[in-house]
Amino acid sequence: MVQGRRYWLMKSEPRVFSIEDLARSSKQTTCWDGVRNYQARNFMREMAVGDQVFFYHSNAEPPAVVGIAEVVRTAYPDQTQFDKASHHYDPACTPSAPRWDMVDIRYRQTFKASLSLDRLREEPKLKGMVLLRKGSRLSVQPVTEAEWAVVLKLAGAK
DNA sequence: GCCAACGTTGGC
DNA sequence: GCCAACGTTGGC
Repeated sequence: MVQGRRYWLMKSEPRVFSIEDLARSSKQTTCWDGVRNYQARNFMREMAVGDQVFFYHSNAEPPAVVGIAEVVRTAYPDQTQFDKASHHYDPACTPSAPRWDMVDIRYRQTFKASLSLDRLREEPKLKGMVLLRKGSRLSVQPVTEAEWAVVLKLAGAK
């Protein structure tokens, strides 16, 4: 593990944007727009280039961690907050007073076998994961280094 | 499609 | 500053 690097998990509905979509994106990179939760936004503001991200498919069958991405650009204003045509438009925001940020992430790998939520729950070492906490809905969340290592091992990935 | 859990809004 | 009403998330 690289010193100082941090670990995260980001949720996406695969019918909206899947890890396959990320892998097919230009430069295999996307901006993570649409986050409208302060806690999730604040976590994105803590992200540094090189931080590693578990890509999670929510509202999926089954919901699962499906691969890894990497932060390639730190937080900057999410343009969709100013866009009246956008589903994520926020009338309280102006370019001089933005409220919502996004980061850019780049595709790294898709696990050969994705790790379902059920499978993760079976692992005692992952008991404390934010993802597994009752009622947890955070779409951007921290992962500890220990949790990262356990999940990687379960996925048979590096 | 249901609904529990959670966050936000706005009246008071 | 409380809290009811409402909206959203996301597993099931």
